[in-house]
Amino acid sequence: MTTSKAACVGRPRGFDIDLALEQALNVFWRNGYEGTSLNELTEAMGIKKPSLYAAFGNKEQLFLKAIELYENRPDALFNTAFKHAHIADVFRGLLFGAAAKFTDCSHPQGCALINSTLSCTEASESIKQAVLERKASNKQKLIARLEQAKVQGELNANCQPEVLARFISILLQGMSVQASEGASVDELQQVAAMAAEGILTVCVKR
Amino acid sequence: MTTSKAACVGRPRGFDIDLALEQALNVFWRNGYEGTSLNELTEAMGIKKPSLYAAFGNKEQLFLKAIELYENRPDALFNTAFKHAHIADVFRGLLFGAAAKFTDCSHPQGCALINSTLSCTEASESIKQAVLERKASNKQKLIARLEQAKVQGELNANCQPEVLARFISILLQGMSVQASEGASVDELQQVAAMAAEGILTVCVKR
DNA sequence: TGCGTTTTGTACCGATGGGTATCAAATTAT
DNA sequence: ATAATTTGATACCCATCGGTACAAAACGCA
Repeated sequence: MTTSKAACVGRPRGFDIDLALEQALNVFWRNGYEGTSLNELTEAMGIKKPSLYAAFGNKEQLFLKAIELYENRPDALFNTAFKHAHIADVFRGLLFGAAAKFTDCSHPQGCALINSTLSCTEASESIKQAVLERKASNKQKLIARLEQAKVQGELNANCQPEVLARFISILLQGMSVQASEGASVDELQQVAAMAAEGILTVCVKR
Repeated sequence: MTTSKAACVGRPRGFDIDLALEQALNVFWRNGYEGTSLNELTEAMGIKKPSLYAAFGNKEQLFLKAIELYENRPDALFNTAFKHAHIADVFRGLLFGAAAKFTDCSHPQGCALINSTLSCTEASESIKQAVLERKASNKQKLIARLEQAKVQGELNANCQPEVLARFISILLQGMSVQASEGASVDELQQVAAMAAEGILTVCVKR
């Protein structure tokens, strides 16, 4: 009912629903939630409005499903960076991974999650809240990873995981904005290197 | 003709044009350029649409004038931070100044310049470019100040002013986004302190 | 008192926004 | 073959968008 269950009776759907969702993600990624119109969506997805509404509900639900698709990708930044054993590699994975992914020209620039919230006015408050919750969840995972590293003695005693996680979140947000404004890989890599050096110098035992 | 020259003949204007511009700035600051409608503007400014168009031209020119007002304020972040003699104080002025100003509850949260670009789609490309030019100009000033500090021997020899300026710009952008999403002064101050410590440790001779 | 000039309020314009009613086309089940 | 069911395309709904035409109102000047 709510998901993309196949219906075995009646006229078969004339388009690939997963592919259409991916196209929708790309448009939202590029223009944000409010900056994307239904006409842009239907054109990119190759379907007409009634088909979109029948398959995804409405613009809001379509966006939430697109974000879910984005976040559950196996190569998502947080999914890959957390696999490293040493916290230093987690830092580098996040910062250099962001520099690389945010400027990957095979899809829109920057982070879809970060960019889409920025163009939300009061009119789409529920969308903003939903995305903020996802971002908060990601930050919580980062805090947990940092606390684990502290218990294992990889971080200095005076290092506060919450503050460090906030610092990194701010860096990633800034990098995402820069990328969507046209920054190059090299430019972001240089910043990532400087940030990594600073973090490792100040927070990590050696 | 183009500016707010007083006309001595005819019906006098029934509102304060500078005050109205300031109200417009506040609305753009809170909602971004595209997120702000003419109805919101006229309501906040206390005037009707024809008065707005007669006094400011159109929405685009009104926005540009509001941004100009914002940037020329004597207490603007870059204007105040650059007055310090030592580069370490410039860093602290920028970072802690951002933490304070971006969360000052006497006006909308975050940086008006940064926030307003984020909600620009292709429809308002000219606005986006105009704001990006201003941001680039600010970054250039920062680079110049860093190069001066390097000449004066305040910065390490291996420190690249361009990269450092980009790093700081990214931090400020991230802090602005966080502030407009509800971060507190304390949270931003903690991040500012950590960033300042990192920068001073890595880049500044002592 | 008129006259030219400028501002103001009302009421409107075409374009676009998200969303839907309707019915024909396409498929499975009986 | 035909009924049931689902998708598809066209054409439309109302609200809002940025922007404006028009005439009444308010002033300086004569």
